[in-house]
Amino acid sequence: MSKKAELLSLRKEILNDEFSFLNPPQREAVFSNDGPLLILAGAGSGKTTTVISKIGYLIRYGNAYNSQEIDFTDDDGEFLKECLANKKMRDGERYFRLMSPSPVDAYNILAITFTNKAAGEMRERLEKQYGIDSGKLWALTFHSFCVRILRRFCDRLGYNRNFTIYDDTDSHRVIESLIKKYRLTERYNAKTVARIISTAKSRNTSADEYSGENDIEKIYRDYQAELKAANAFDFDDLIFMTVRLLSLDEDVKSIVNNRFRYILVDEYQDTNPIQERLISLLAPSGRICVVGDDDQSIYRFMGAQVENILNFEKRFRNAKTVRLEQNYRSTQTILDAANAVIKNNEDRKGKNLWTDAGEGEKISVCHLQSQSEEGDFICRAITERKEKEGLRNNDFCVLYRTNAQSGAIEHALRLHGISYRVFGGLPFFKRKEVQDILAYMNVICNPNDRTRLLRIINEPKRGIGDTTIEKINSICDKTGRSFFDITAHADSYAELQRSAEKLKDFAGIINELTEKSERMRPSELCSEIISSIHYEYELKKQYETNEAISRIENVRELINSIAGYEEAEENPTLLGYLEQTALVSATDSLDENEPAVTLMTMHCAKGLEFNTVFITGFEEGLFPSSISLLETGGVEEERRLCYVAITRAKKKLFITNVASRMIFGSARPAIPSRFLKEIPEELIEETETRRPERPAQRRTKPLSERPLLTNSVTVMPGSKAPTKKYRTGQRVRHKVFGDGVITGVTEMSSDSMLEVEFETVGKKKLMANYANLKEIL
DNA sequence: TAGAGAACGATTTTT
DNA sequence: TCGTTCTCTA
Repeated sequence: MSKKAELLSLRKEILNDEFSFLNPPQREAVFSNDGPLLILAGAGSGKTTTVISKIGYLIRYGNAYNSQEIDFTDDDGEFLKECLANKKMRDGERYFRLMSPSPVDAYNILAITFTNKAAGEMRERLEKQYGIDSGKLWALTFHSFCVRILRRFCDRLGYNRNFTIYDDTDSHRVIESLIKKYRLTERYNAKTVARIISTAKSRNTSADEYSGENDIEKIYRDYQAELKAANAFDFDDLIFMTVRLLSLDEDVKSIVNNRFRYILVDEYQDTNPIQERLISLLAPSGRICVVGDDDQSIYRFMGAQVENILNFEKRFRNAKTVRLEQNYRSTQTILDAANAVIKNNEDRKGKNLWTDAGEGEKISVCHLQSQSEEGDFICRAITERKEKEGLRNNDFCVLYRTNAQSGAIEHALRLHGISYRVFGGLPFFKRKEVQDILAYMNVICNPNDRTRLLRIINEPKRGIGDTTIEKINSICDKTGRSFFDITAHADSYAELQRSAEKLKDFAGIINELTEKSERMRPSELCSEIISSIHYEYELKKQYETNEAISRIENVRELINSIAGYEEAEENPTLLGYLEQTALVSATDSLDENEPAVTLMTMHCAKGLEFNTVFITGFEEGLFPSSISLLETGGVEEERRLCYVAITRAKKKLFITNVASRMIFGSARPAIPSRFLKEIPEELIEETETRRPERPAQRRTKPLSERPLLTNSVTVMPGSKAPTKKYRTGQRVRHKVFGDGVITGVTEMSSDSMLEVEFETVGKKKLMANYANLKEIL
């Protein structure tokens, strides 16, 4: 063996040792960087660890494992041998000269995920384990990556860089008004049209290129024109426009390609065609690594194409595939069940999960009579396992197919006094009162944002109705002036005589706030908005006490949320905050340590794990859903969902179904899900059997048991569950308002309202649960 | 223009 | 059943 070959092989040995905490396929995935790489990562197979290690390897060692390049002198062999024997030697200039001929700069790596949570975790782990600066290495979601590109280059598409982002509620509003404008309400609803437009964009089809029904073509074009005029992008546009930019503007493309030399994409099975297109444009070099699991593709209804992962090797030439099949999460029993179920699908790459963790407990399947029994059973099982296994509430998760199922389970948990939190439902940032205030903030940033302007022009009620708005719209069309401009000068238009005063008042409020926004922190501006429109007073007027309290809490929580943003961000701006809120989701806020049982849909649970998992409503028509039975490939998609649900469990899985389920108010008989038969009998123990048939009872919940507001128990970002006891005279510290003394405590339904006299900002009212006050001396 | 009552329609939702 | 949107009337 030549000297060089010897050194290269020593180098490999050292690298294998450096990454010996990984299993062989994981290491192969880390070391393979010569061309496109597909990592097929089964549930719980250490996917994130592998990706993090890969990035760490690239930055520390470049592609050294497969590189022939080595700069050595005579006695380097001895040195490497010492390094192999002694970990402490692996540092310093000489070591890296031999071990890392061409390291990759963090600046040249781009890691893309779907959720903020995943991106955040990645940034955190890179920072912690490899000291990688998250300002240098972009680990972002598809959408936030595109926002960054667009903020820099969107002027080339004719947009202004302070654009706002429309969520689907905003899109709906625009589409709805267009449907009304063309008098098509009989034929279309906004939801369907929004879906069609979204699908078109996800297929890289612009409004001009789109061909379909005339009316839809018209609406799509107008919708796009409206967004452009409002200087806004919808979610699909963020990606669609970035793709346009990269494919049409060579200059931008080369800037972007020059920066990002290595691309990593997580959850590749969930990409849609336009995202795949984006990835191709980003990785012309072929230095791309995608990670995913075709068996966990559960977002087809959102446009995801499993084909992207199935055809990866065709799409990217010379691609290599590595399978991660060793599972570090679950027992063999749980994995056997998951494998057995997913085996019934045809369109898949094929994988078989295994573990050396041992067989574990059997899967408990329980047939129950009604939903209330189902809930009751879950509570008893939780209590029993808490006692026997020493588990805590946060070790448990209850999964269901539809959000509507949560009610009965919540009811049971309340009766048993088990604390819980529900994910999904209406997320915090989608709530009406929160959206209203955010709309004010959006308008202040971007007065062209007509959709938000329309939302707040009569919110709270100012006596500005549809007729007035119609009139302003037609003046817009005639004069070409902006909606806000006309509102502000309403008295110059004869047709607006009657409402001119009200319109000018409104414009005055906005102008004043806009002016203030220049010298106020976003959180201050937010409370300024709330007080200048007397919003809390309006809420009290509009809703009954409990609901008004809850909505006021939400509005105040919004201020807290902004304050939190200001604290976390080096350079907080209003626009930055709005961008963040536009791109957050419910599960982003999951705090694993909070002592509560988790309730969520199976979709929401992807990527999470719990000691004990309950899969409820295992019934035909519900799971698989009756609608899925009609769609081609629908059952396969549901089966993948089942696979995802089963593999969330680490130690113990419960599956429940009922004989009679309330659907839309009436009790309907249910039969066990077909997926149950796909789980081998020897993995199952049936712990409870159905009682003899008896007529379904009508239950009307007493008022006191009903939740005050739907989702009132949903844990919101930043909030902390346990209510601390506060008393007057106590000194406290608030992260924005500073130090103060409690001057009043008013107990409310589930929280208490505190009056605090702050040293610097004076008297404030805060909700105890959300204010996050620290006790001080 | 606002509010009350009728009619409708209803999986899943990373951003 | 329940929550949102539509339509009518004061």
